Amino acid sequence: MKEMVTAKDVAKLAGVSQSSVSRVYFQGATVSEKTKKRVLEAAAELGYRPNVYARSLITNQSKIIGLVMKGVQNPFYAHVLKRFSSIFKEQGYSILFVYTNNDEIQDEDIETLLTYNVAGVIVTDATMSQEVGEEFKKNHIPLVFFNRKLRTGTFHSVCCNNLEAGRSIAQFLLSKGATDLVLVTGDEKTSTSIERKKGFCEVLDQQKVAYRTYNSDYTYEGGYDIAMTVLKENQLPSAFFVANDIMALGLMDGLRKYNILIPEHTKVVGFDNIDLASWPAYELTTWEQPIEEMIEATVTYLMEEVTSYTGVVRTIEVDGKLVERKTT
Amino acid sequence: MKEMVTAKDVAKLAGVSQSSVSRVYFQGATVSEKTKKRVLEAAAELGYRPNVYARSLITNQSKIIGLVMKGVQNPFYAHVLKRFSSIFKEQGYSILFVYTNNDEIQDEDIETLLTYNVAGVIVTDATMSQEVGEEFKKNHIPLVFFNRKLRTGTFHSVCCNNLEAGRSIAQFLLSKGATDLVLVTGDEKTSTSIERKKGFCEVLDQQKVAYRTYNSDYTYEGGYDIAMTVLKENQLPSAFFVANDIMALGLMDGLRKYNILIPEHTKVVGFDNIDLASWPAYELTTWEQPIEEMIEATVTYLMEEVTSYTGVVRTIEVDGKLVERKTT
DNA sequence: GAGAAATTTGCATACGTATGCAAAAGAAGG
DNA sequence: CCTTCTTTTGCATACGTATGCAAATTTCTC
Repeated sequence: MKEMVTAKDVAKLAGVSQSSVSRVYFQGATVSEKTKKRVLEAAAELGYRPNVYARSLITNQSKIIGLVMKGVQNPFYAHVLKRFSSIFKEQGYSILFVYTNNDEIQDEDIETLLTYNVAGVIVTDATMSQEVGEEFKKNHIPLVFFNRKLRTGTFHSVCCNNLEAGRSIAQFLLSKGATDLVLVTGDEKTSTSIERKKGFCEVLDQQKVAYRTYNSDYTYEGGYDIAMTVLKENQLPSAFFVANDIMALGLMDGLRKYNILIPEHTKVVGFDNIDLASWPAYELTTWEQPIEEMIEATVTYLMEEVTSYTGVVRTIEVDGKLVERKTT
Repeated sequence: MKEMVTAKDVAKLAGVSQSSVSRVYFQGATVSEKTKKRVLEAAAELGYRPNVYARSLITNQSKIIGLVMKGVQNPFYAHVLKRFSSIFKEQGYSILFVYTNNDEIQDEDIETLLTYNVAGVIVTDATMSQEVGEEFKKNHIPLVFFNRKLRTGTFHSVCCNNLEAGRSIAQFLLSKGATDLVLVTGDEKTSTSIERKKGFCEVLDQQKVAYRTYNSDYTYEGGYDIAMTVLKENQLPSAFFVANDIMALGLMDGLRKYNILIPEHTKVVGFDNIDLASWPAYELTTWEQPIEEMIEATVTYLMEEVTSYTGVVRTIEVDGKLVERKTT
């Protein structure tokens, strides 16, 4: 069947010991130039490739980063996936992609990650029970929540300053003369929605401006449905703040179906600044998450912890900015 | 550091041999109910998890499927990724996600796949040199091209009947009265674009209808640019056939910028039927790829070959259908 | 060129699991 | 209860690599 070329075979051909072959391929080991050359030649001739499984068995380490993601269909996360894949590839790591369709990561998925003894884990749009998270700590596997924060603050997290963003957006809409607002959250349980809401409501409460809240699911259809609900209640607000762009687009399309003009009749602000938001059909005013910065911060932290684990945890919040287009 | 619980530990606690523990976790092995129960209890108590690396080292197999993808940002592929992830998870396989930004898979990526000794590989929107492909054959690793076909036909491939689709679309546009057409291909080198073009042109040539061809890159921006190019040439055709939806949307937005009405002034047909195509802002007439069928065919073949490798290769083409909306 | 120091190498073993084989235990039959 | 057949178990070994240690080789110093 599969003829496996081992280090021993290479050693024989090169006239050295198996250890020497191993040392050629093991970063940090010491070999003379001469044997290195001989080994590489022999390896090339035989088509040798070190066996990661044997290696991992010994070192108890892997060159795999686990990436847990739910909303792959959201362009925001698709972009994130692409970037992480590129960057980790450069660093010599592969991506174990774990799709989860629940908000909370399933035990099954955790099992997978632990089984493969991943070097590190990035969780994007999902959460995790404290208990399960401990499993990673116990195994010294660094974990980053990207664009999510756990209430407990016991895990590293990189996101944009959602609280401040919520405030800014509220202030912005008020400055545009909004007097009656609607907030559409993505999933009331996610930290991002909670904080955006908190900042947003804080300002409105302070200014004694009326607002209503609707909860949805971060999808286009969800946004569309909210539009229907709001219209049914016959109370078009002067502005909407929608917790992500995809929902905002759905909402806009829902409103437009009933010939509501944006921004004339009501205004809409989204969140993420996905490519779609800038398309002429929408020209959505939205909050731009400093995505590259967030990615960089994530990679930096993860690589540091992979190299030498400390378990020290921080919450990194980077500032975003409002991108004003034609829906406000 | 990491306290690793091994089968030996479990064996000791359960009062059996390590072999018995192994047999409990190895599918197909034979153990009595009594010892199985004892082992599982002991394992639960210690938090035992079989070591995949040791296992793979022995069996020379892995439970990993390599998924090579380029256009993650295209909703079509994002959906494909999601589906494959779900399905393979059910089957007990994990996904090694390999992002490639070149049309042809890089050696580096192949190395990764071979290194992890993946059970199977799915390549979506990329191609591969014959030579590199041989590497997989040599190692008995089944490989499927999803939505792509290699010229040589030496690999398994699942795609929709692009030739027939091209013909149908041409006929459809002619039936709508088109007399001067523009075809926008995605990447002239990809099999999908080639076949769609072939079918399309075949019909037009036969009917002696004029058409022009432009080549782009399967992106929104690419489609937009083509619109600009066409407009600059001052020859608006009576209809466009664009090789995928994302480009079609870009093209539409480009045309609309110059106040061209669709379908009044010109018509547009896309390809893929991504969710976006049905949004009110576009209502794009497009060709629906039978994506679920394609996915199922891919999984079925791959699993069969994973179970018992034959190396037999086929090209599976499933029929799609035109979804008529408001751009024609 | 001899001796010391530094570098490189090979040997032997360990990592945690799967599996062929033989021994042990259990089941069946009289 | 004994014999025969079947099932289950344990023993021992192999998978391919990394690594501590000692031996071998090279480099350096005077």
